[in-house]
Amino acid sequence: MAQPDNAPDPAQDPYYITTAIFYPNGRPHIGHAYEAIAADVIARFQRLRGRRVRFQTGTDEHGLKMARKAEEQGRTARELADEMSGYFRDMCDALNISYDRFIRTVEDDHHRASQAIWKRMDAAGDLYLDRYEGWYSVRDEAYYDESELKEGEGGQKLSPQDTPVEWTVEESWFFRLSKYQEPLLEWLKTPGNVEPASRRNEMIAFVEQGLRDLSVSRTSFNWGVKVPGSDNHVMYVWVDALTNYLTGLGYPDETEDMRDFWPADLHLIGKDIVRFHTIYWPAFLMSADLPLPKQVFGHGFLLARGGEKMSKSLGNVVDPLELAETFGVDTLRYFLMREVALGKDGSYSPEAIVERSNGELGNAFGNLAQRTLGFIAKNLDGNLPEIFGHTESDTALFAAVDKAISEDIPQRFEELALQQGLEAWLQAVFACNAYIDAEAPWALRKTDPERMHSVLATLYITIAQLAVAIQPVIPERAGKLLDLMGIDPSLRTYEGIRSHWYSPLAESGFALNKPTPLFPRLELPEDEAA
RNA sequence: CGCGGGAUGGAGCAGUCCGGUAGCUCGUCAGGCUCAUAACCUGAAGGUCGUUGGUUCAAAUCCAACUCCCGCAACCA
Repeated sequence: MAQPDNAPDPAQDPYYITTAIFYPNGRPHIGHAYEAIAADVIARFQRLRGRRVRFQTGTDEHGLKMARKAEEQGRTARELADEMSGYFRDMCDALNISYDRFIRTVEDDHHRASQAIWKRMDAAGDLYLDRYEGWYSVRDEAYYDESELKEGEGGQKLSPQDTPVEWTVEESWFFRLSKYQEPLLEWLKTPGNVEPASRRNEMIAFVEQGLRDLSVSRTSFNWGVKVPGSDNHVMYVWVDALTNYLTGLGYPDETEDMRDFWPADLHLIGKDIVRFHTIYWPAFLMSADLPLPKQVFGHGFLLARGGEKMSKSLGNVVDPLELAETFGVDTLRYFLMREVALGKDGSYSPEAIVERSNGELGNAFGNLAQRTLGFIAKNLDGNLPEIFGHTESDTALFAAVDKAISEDIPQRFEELALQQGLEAWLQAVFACNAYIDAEAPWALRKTDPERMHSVLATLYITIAQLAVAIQPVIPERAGKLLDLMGIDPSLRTYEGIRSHWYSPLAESGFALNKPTPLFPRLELPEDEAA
């Protein structure tokens, strides 16, 4: 596998992508699904480009909230964690998330990695024991300054998030975050490290206000990773949670994965945890003398149509698995990537999903495949059409589709403008529909059979190319179509499908079976009450 | 002075970082086609890009001020 010579093999170029690990104190919701799907699309895209991809997701199971919840339910934290984590893994599997590892922070190797990075930070002189007292919010798992507090009903002190706070005194380990202020600023200010720019600017402003040292251990509960040498302390959840990105590569051992995949190419996370990933995490890594991730991207949130946040009381919380069941996994994936710009908030509704699915997947792409392949199956007995030379309109279509799959789509996907990449794809689909209308093979059948053959062959090739290009987003249906069309798996990459595969396939005696609609028309579910 | 998001043709959204013919989907209207999933194609109407002022040869895009809308309860990306 490894190339012994110095020339880097682009096909081996490693790419490491992670989602945040999910905090499983509730069931997965559409937001979790959104992040997992977006990361999966990127991972699959990079694989199609020929890169060696490592993709990690998982659950972050420690912390006081989990401990308390388990207590309320009268069982152990581990029991609760096992159950809840399972829901997230089930979600990933159901949504076709192609993770290489689903990590759980309760796993032994993760504890080992967390303790190892702790020791490195300690060895760097960045940890010290002190006493922490202040107003602590259990719900936020954060201390607040007196000046930040608000007065609630009955004189109850509330955090800025209106959660109750308690005066808490505990012995705590501190991390010298303040020491890294300048290097952090330099890193933050380099475009590309933190995206989108709006998030980057927020973080720069935050650091410029001045950083205080960070309390990184707790003694008030024990559901977490033990601090080395201080058995009554467990690590602050974020210390252990962030370390998961290293655990999955075998840290602290000097593994091949560590060498090949660290630093990560992309941490894809929600906009609410950008601070942890672009200030704390880089500081920890600097302290441990490890390279910083190449990019942290904070995606937006999904809101119910109308801009409302999802909430149980509003009755608009949706189980992603229910959505997938109702509309189909690929349809849901396509909708989320197409409807919402990755760096911004977006909204969804059953109506919008149905509209996108019927209009773009069904009418535009699915129907294009159906009318073309159906025509071949019916009129040529499934034998692939011959090419009797190409006209200018053929060349123009080839050029348009080729530009889409070799330039527009890959470039947009590369810069995480997934929505715009899909728009480019859709435009290429439209071009094919315009072409088939202009060429009218159904008329040529009587007047010019040879030309009809050429037209159908042109469409066959471009449809296969479009199917390959859309694989990252709708892997199951695209794969099904490519199977039907007899496209060898080795050709299903952005480069492979541009090669000269058609004539060999046509001459191989391959016969096309009668197609069935790829994306059957959806009706809006009548019963919306859940 | 709490934090943040948004305001672009009828609806939903790109574009704003790196100023230079305002783009996409849906809808509407008028044609075409009839191979196909009541699908497809062509053309048209429809926007002074929230307001005001500034910078500039040039602003949706940069700067300043302002108006309005939304999220910050549980769950939480």
